Amino acid sequence: MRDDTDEGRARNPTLKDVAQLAGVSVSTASKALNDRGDVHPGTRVRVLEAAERIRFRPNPLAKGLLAGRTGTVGLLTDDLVGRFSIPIMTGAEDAFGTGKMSVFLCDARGDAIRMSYHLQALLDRRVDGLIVLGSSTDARASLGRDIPVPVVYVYGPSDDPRDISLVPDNVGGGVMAAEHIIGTGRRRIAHITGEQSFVAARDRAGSIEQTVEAAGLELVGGVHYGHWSESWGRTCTVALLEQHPDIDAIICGNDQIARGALDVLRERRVGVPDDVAVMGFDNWETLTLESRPQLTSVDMNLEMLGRLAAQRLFSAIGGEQSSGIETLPCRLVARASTALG
Amino acid sequence: MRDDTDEGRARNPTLKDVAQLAGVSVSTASKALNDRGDVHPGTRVRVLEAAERIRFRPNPLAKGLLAGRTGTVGLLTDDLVGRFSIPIMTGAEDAFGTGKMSVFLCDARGDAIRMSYHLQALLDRRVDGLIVLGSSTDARASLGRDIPVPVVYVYGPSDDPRDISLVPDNVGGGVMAAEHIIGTGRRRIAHITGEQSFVAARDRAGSIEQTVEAAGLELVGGVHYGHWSESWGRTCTVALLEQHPDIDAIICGNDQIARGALDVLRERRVGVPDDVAVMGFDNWETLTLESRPQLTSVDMNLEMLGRLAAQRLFSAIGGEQSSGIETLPCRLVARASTALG
DNA sequence: CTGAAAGCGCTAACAG
DNA sequence: CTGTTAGCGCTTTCAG
Repeated sequence: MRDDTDEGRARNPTLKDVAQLAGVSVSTASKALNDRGDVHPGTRVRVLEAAERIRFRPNPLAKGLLAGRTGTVGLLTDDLVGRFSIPIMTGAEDAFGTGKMSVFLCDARGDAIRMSYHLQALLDRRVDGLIVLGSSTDARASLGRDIPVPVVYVYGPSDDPRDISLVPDNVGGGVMAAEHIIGTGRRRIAHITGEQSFVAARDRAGSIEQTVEAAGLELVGGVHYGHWSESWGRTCTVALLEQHPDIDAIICGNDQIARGALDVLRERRVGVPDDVAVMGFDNWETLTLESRPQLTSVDMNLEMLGRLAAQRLFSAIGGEQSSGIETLPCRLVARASTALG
Repeated sequence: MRDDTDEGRARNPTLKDVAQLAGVSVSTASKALNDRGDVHPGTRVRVLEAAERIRFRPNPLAKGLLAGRTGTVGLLTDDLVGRFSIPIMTGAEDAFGTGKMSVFLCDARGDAIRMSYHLQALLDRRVDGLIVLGSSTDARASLGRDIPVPVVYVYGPSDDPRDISLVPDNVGGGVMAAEHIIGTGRRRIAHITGEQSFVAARDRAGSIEQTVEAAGLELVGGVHYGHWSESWGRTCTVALLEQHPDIDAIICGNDQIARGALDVLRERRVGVPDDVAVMGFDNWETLTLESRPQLTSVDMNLEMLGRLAAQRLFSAIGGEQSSGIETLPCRLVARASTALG
């Protein structure tokens, strides 16, 4: 019933088939298809045509077996559900070029056992390299020195400085945020953020505080650590309004907190941005674009981080040596919530 | 500098190495490691120990080359960023069992060209099967009949009934939602939902309307199609309150819309759930758990959908025949927003 | 310029 | 019970 000559199950065409059809040997066919060795132009065309005709596609397994390279990389994430892994993955896939390099996805969900299981499976499969995605910017345990392939750590850096790590510049992001707010003429600035145990929270808070002080101001009530949630944003804003009714800006550690702040302000009939400017962090558009008013936020450029990670990995696979933590700049996205009066 | 005998680069140990160390032939070693053929118990132990000692791990590429099975599957998604792909992926990964089957992840981003590119790359890599994730429950074009491996379509079904598709039961979900609301004694029920062009919107709306009518009631103002956004939820709720101040329940087509509705109700000092009950759809916990009050919602059990997809694919790879669209029940998660007075 | 032969790491007959 | 042989699909010497 098929167009095939024989059995019925459509076997994948092999190089042998191409060679036969072109009337040459397998090795010549191979050379022709790979532009290697000297092959008579006429022969080459015949081979190419034959390959085309039977839709020959080289078997990467055979190739990999021989070359030791598989054209695959492993992507180990600890938290697929979190909003940070996805854009990074997208960026990485992008940089590898559609279909050029295939990506094995593994989610360890914060479980060390599962992680090592996946790691083993990936190494078994002879991936050419690994990208490890952290779920927070806290440093994580290095996979160690005896992984036989290059590893690039993204978002959450490795605790071993000999590894290659790529992280967003939360410190710089904090500076941006503070400068932006100060630039709009605000003087009574508060900062509400998430758990103090997070490096990201401390990085942002620290640089915000410094920048504010450098401008001769002071963070109202110091840094308000708490949780990365809307409800903390609400609770803290309520308290803030009570104790410091004169605040004119709230910089939030993430967009959820900012959303909570906005809600409370609107309910209290405090004008945003006229009375109080509000900004978030992460630029999670589901939140920033749908809030009233739209929310100014700091974007960590995660896609670019992913792209860069892929590039670094690529170079490393190619033999280039490098190490250390590389930091990528954030980008401020200004919206109505911090507009000038 | 290494523990190795020779070169320096740690070559992956091969079966040959194991055989040598154990003082047997490669084939005997193979048999011993795979429990195949009769091998002298003593020999087997020697081989196993040797393998252990040099940390031998069979090369799946070689195995795959021989067996035609690679132990890999491809996951083709059209929208990684959307909230639906992730839980399904997680579920699928789960079902395959950590590390047993490896998953190639490809995001086509709704681009047909990119999709076929990825598809080709996956087939080249000789994946044993494919899972195709839709970004909406709208039917999508089948990949066709001449894909050489089994394909399972998830969330968005294939338009070819001969394919295997798995979708959430949005119709049933609508019934659940309506019955739940009616069960709390509500009589003036409205329904706000997303774009009418979405099958999901029509499925849910249709069954909600039917269920309401079966109870001798009527949807207030018919079905309010619009957008899947908070702002539409707000706009529509404002209008609804104006035209039908006597409504006592709003069933929303997704959680964002519901969130918008809640916000407007709170601002107007309309009590939820006392005056008006509100519920959402999707059970996106970032929204449902952080809203005031917490939001009742219909959960599509996406993780289970993913798990099931993996199982179906597994069976299909194993040779089991099946086809058609299989529908998975939703689950209602009741929270404060629809609690009884 | 072309092809025969060897081999990547592994499994599967088939003799011993 | 064990080893020899062949071969999966491909690349790569190395003679012709």
